[in-house]
Amino acid sequence: MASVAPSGFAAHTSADIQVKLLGWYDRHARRLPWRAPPGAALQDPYRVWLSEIMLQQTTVATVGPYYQGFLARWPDVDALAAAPLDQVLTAWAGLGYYARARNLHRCAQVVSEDLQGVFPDNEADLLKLPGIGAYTAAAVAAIAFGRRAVVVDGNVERVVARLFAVETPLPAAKAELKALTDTITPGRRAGDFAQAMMDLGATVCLPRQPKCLLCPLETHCRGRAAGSAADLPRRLPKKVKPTRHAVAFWLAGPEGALLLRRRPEKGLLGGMMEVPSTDWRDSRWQESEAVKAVPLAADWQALPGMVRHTFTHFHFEVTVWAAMTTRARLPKTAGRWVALDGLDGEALPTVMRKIIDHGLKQTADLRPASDG
DNA sequence: AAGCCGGGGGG
DNA sequence: CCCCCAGGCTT
Repeated sequence: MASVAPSGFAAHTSADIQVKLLGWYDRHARRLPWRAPPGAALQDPYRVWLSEIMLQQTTVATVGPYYQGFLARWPDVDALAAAPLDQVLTAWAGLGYYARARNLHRCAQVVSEDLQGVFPDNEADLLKLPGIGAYTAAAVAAIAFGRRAVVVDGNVERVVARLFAVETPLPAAKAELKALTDTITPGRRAGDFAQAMMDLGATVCLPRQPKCLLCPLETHCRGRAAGSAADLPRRLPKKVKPTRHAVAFWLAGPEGALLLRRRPEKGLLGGMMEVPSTDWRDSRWQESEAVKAVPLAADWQALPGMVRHTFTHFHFEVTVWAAMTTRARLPKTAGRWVALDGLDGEALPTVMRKIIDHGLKQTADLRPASDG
């Protein structure tokens, strides 16, 4: 007698899920820049790895231009390993989670220098590399090397939580969801299966309004049967984000150049460039306090308005002060001058671009039709 | 196990 | 506007 596994599906049901999902993938797979055409040979591991690092916590639409830019500039792992870190950070600017870019560069150097430019072809060895965790190791092993690996990202967690009607809230449910994904992962075409699950999550099994009528797995979905699909996966209540405050100093120097400085290597926006500012703290800054933090004595003016930006775990409110100076010489620690038309060549995260844009707009308003 | 890390898109 | 999404590293 065949017995049904205590959790998961009977073997014949898993086989049917694989057939239906892979059939759906053959018809509906998204054509993405880093993806080999259906039926083609396996994709270049460098391209799979690069795309998977970029896709961590980041949508396909956002990644697209960054991936194309990296690939054009650094076509293989040796080229990327040879690049200066600052150029990698500059190319990464705007994509967020900047530790990914530092780990990407370190990983390229390990592969290029210690592994003769050849990526490990198995999950366990991939897992040892910087920036490669459980998800990415499994994804690269399956997609680039055709290995059977259990690939679980946020999309897969959602699909599986619904398919099996898992009521355990995330993140506690992670181990259970991975074990359930294992029960439906095929021995062959594991890479296609993983990409099919992620495509399904991105285009059909949507977070808020799943398109169950278009889903190839609808007849197998316990969440659909129970009417709870749209409410899964359950999550623990989110924490409230505090607000931090700072005053940023927008200093125009000789020939209109802007004063920028580099942030410390570790921590928030590590290694990226910034507009000099006070500390970022929980309470607002009084003028009398902020003035002690200016990078240079000058006629500082508080600009109208404010820049708001939200990070992963806090809101950020920045008041911008502007001044001009004719002194080109700066204290060593103050930073360096950057021409306005050279800003694209700097490793500037989005919040700093917002601050610079605010300064440009408000100072132009203060001095209309004049060179100041 | 929990906290630290950006940014974009949709309702 | 607020709400939601989503891996790896560190402690």
